[in-house]
Amino acid sequence: MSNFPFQRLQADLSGLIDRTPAGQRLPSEPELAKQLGVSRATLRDAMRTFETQGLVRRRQGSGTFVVGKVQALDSGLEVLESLETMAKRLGLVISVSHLSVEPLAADETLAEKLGLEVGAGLLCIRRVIRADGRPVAYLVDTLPENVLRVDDVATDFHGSVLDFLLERGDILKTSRANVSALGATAEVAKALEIQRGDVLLHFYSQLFDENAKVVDYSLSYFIPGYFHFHVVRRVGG
Amino acid sequence: MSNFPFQRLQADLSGLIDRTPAGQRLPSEPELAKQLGVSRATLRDAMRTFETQGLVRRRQGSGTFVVGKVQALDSGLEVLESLETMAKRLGLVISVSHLSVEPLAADETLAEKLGLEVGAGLLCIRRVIRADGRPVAYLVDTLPENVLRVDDVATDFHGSVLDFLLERGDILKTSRANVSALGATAEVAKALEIQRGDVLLHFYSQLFDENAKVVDYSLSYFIPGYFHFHVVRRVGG
DNA sequence: CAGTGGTCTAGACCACACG
DNA sequence: GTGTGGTCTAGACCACTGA
Repeated sequence: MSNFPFQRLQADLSGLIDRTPAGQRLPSEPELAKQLGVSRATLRDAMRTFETQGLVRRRQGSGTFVVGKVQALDSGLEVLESLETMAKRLGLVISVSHLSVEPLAADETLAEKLGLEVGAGLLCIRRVIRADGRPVAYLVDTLPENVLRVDDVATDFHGSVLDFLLERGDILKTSRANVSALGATAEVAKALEIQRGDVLLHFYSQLFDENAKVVDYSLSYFIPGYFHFHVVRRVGG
Repeated sequence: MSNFPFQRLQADLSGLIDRTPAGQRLPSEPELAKQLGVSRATLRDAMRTFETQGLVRRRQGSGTFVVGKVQALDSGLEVLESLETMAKRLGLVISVSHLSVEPLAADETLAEKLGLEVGAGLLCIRRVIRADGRPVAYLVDTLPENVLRVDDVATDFHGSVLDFLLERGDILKTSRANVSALGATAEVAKALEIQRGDVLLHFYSQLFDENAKVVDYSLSYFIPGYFHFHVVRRVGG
């Protein structure tokens, strides 16, 4: 038994994952913990790091599986494009699940972000984006009801609010995005089929139309290992 | 005892933190766990979320303290500026600690990132950036030795590689930054005085000179609650 | 139904800060 | 030394999957 179980464990697990063919199941947690001489809690702690890298996938009731090398979704931040567009550009196939469309009234936060009054009618669209069947992103868009109605979404909506608005002919100018990181809440963890507290990359952004009105307030949660976001920065002076 | 200890606990802790004056110590972990009717493990799990938001600070051997509302360091990603410049612009005072300057030879990864051959001489600069005495970022810059030497750093180095190069008169063009999120490794956790596995925002970037040569490969780790990074995105087509 | 991962508990031992 | 947070263990119970 080492003095630094966690670091040894990460190395051991890394080796095990490398040696295991893609798609195959790893031994169960109690079994692995026993084999590697650590407690299940420590094992799970280490396993989380591999899940956020997209190397394994854990499914309650069925097991932990090694994930084959998947191509990450790669995009520059200067240009706003939907995940669908991004995937198409890279020749990948993604799908949408858990689509939920729900009218609601603006609370204080949403009212401020959207430039409306508290109580204004809104439409909230949530969905999970999957690549290779694996959930990789959870998206929540909230729009004023005069921009998007429930009926609109019933037809011609394929998962991207941005693409829907553009195809409809809306004139959109820019998006102001904020970049952060957080641990998954219970809600997001469930949607992405990960553990509560797992590391996520988080964007929250406002989409502006030609009149500088906010037409969409958007929250995005990404499993880090499946995305490469980059930006070219000018040296300032 | 609720069926969802964690969610109750977060709410309870949030209330406790709000009611506690800034700078004051919270009850010890065993004490709090007992008061709130949860195990210490669960309590610590919840407390992590408040630490990454910059609401509390935990110090081994001394306790958990409520942090007064600190102004986040706010910056646009379009322009590359040092944290020092950023802080000055916002009227904040930051400091540098744990400065380490170490020559090393390029391994495969560094050689590729810097456009050099394996074994090339490099200089690696690590340091912790603090705001209000609190570690908020951990920065690792690696440069070719023909760009920066140990002697150079001995004088006139105040914590920012970018500022140092600019003041020296180097012509720098752009930086290509990648944005991600990860859990703190043991090394980074120690430097930032947080727990291993705590959520961090992570940039890794290459800085280019006028000849498109890479002069600096940089890794940055940010405690999310202390930073607001944003970017204006053009709607693509 | 048996077996899996998800959550939580109780308690141990350690490293560190401070008097 | 005493008390703090940092780490790890062993085991319980739950929710879910799939035969």
